[in-house]
Amino acid sequence: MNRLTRSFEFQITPVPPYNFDLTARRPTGWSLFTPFEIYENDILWTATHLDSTLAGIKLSSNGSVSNPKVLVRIFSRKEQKPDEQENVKRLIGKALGADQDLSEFYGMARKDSILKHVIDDLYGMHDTFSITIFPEAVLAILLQMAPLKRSNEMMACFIQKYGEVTEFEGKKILAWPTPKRISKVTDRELAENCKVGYRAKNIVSLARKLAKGDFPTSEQILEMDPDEAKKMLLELPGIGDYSADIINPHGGFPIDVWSTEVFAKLFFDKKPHNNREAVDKVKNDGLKRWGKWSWMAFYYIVQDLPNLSKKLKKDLRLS
DNA sequence: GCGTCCAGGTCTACC
DNA sequence: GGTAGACCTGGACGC
Repeated sequence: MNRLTRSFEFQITPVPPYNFDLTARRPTGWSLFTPFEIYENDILWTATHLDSTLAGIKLSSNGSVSNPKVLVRIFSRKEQKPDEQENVKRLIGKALGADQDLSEFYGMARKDSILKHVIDDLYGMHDTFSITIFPEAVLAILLQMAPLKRSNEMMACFIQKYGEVTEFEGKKILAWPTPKRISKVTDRELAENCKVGYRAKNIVSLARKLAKGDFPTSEQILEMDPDEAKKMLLELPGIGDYSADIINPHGGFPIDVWSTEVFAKLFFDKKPHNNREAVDKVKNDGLKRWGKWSWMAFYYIVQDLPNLSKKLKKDLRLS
């Protein structure tokens, strides 16, 4: 148990429009930092590692979509020095997509027959940024060759067995384990404990590679040329084209057999004969249609599927 | 109750 | 360079 008794507070002023609820919580329920975070009374309590510090985070909106302000309180074991506090402020702002300007994306989306619907529903939803690669990469590996329910069970077990419990303001939040922690686990132990099967080998290899500390951080990957960044991510164990597109801070178009069916219905108005065989075609058509905005298009559509189904009178659920 | 199939991919041996 | 087949596990399905 990590009791986080020290804290400091600051405010972030995101680029409007900015909808805090849609950005931090997402309609699909994708978590911001950990699936064990708590949302009560318009406040999000969560936890993550910020550089080497395990932090509890309390977030709430202190403004509106057109005049956004986000109130942030950071909890830690030790008092944070001024330079450390500045770094934390920068990282939280980045994680919340505070500096992202949606105007160019919205300009393109308004002329697109599919996106014009979703930007109204999700007006002000910014894309979030993963400060650390490890959780996203493990999630991508756990999504491979498994129904979503089983992926979620494997992920929950992984965090419960190996993650860190934080306690602050009476809340107990489980944070993802670090690569260093998992680098000391054996393939067999992980496979047996969390029933992750063959994925255990890739997860432990990934942790050992990241624990060395010489792999670029998310921020450094973002500074790279997008093609170079993807090439770098493909060097990680168990990370192929689909998984790299999930992790890539430049944003990819992570089409799998599930999303292939959804996007085929949107593009061609029909379900593919074989989802797996249609992946490449659907992916290429999406990239051609949306170019550098492919990830944002994917993100907005996936977050708005129930509304989009009604508006376009198409069943976009997987059958 | 039991056997078979396959799921929100990736890797590798083989041609 | 392209591709078939293996890979953990557990739920769905047919018998």
